[in-house]
Amino acid sequence: MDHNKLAELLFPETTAKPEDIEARFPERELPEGANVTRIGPSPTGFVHLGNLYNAIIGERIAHQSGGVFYLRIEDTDNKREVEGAVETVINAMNYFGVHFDEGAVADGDNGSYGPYRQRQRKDIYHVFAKHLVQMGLAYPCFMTAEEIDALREHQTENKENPGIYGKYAKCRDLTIEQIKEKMDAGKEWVLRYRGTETDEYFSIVDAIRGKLEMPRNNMDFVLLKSDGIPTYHFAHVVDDHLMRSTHVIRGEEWLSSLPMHVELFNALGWKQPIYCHTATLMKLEGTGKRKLSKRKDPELALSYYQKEGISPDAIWEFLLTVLNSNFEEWRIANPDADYRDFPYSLSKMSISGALVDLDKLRNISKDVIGRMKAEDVRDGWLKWCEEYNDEYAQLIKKYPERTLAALNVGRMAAKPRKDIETWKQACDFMSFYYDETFHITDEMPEECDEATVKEFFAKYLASYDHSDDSSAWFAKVKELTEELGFAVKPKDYKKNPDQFKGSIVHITNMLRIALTGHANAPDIHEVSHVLGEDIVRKRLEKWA
RNA sequence: GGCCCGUUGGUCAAGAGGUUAAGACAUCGCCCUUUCACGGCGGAAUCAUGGGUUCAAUUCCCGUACGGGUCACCA
Repeated sequence: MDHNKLAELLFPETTAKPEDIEARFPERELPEGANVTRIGPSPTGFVHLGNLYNAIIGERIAHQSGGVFYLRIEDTDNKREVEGAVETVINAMNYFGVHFDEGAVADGDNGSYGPYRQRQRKDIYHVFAKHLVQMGLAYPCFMTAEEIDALREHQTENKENPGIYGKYAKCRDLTIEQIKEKMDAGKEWVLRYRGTETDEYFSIVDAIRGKLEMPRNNMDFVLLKSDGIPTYHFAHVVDDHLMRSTHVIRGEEWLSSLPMHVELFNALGWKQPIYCHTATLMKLEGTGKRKLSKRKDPELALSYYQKEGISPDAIWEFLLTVLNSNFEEWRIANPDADYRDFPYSLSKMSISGALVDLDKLRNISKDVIGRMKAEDVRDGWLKWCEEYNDEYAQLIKKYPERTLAALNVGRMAAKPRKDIETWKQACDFMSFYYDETFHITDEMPEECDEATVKEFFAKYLASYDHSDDSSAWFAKVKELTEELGFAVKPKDYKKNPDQFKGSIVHITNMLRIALTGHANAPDIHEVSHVLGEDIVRKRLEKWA
């Protein structure tokens, strides 16, 4: 068999040589130790947490080392492509604070290692495909889907490994005449790699998992599909070589195809990137864990976190905690540092499936928002509301100063309050600060009968001086408490419940409910000052 | 089924051949306190299993169980 002749027959249009292509994609000029990473989502329109998880790892190890982080669109499966999906990916990543140095942009490319959409790189793949044919390492296969199905069935019945390999690769030894004949007859073909029948093992070091032992590839896997577009396996090897990726970060579901990739890198004489296979994101269900599923688990979609109003910073901190268990300790030691200053390390990654723990996320989110300046909270919340809650967007814009003051309640303290978990929940929490959304949800304490309520508010308003400071104000409350026959010290009431109508707890709760609608709310004095005298009086008068 | 990967409290996990087996979330109790939140203190709770190696194994080796992944002209 004359491999060169076959190569010409298969790829008559391909004239470029591997070295021509290599010249187009020179080694990157980067400082020593700089890493080049990428994410390669397929444009299905669904961006999930795992995409972000891997993106964060890539972004960190690239940017921490002064390297390059790029976006490559893996659109080799035209059946799955969804209109506008590239923009969806870019927008989602941007929203969550992941930015690319180069790669696909909405309407084209940014960078000199493109094109960054695999389907536009067809010619490039063909050069290397042709080269493999010339080396005798690839051949056209004319087997139909039906034939392959039948073969697989036969193999399964006989307890053999399914697939095209060795004696089952019936197109392996076709003569050039036979190939030409089939092509002339218009038969479709795919290009297969000529696998070696072997039971050897090889070992490889994964940056996350350490040393792995795997059987060498013996499959005649597909390099080019019948439309001339490469499979993931071939595209990955060619692209990550040419785009000079130093690290390939991807989910562990790729582990079992690693032998194919290693085989290809070797066949083409290229240096392998460092592989980093990440753990699958899991979810707790019933008594066990299972993989997050797109159909059953809304929290898999990145858009879920967007809709819930989890701040991007919180998602980062959450994923960083999952990714590197020492992040939490670092955060405690450096409460005010930017999370980007955390020294992220691949070797500290967990290799078992991490659970997505929404409780933990909420806790982190609370913390993150608690650390933010009131201005930033307002801005972040407003930005979210503009997309998801118009009513509050309007209110924030209508009352910017009051909103700011409200967000500052308890924020300046040494141990700041952590009232806000998510932007969505902020709308509930903040509702009492605006008359438009204020409503009473809790009942007055039962210790306070109607007459007591009336008397209290009448007297409270009569002596109310908006300029009182916190202690002057509270002194008046205590006075009133006593006057109404309530215990000033809750403990006294607890000890002798018969001697009092109730305690100051009930009195202040009454106030709190009238003022905020809830028995649970931040400090009354502070809230009163955020609301302003007019609103305070108006809300209290209706009880007097 | 073949192959691959994994298994420390409810969850995320640190850890090393000899430890009282860190820490965080959640949970429970107490304290602080005009409610709540914050904060503080404390409790309960973990090395899947059987063999081997060893003076000593949760840690190293082998098997088993369980979980996951993968066996496409999908990525």
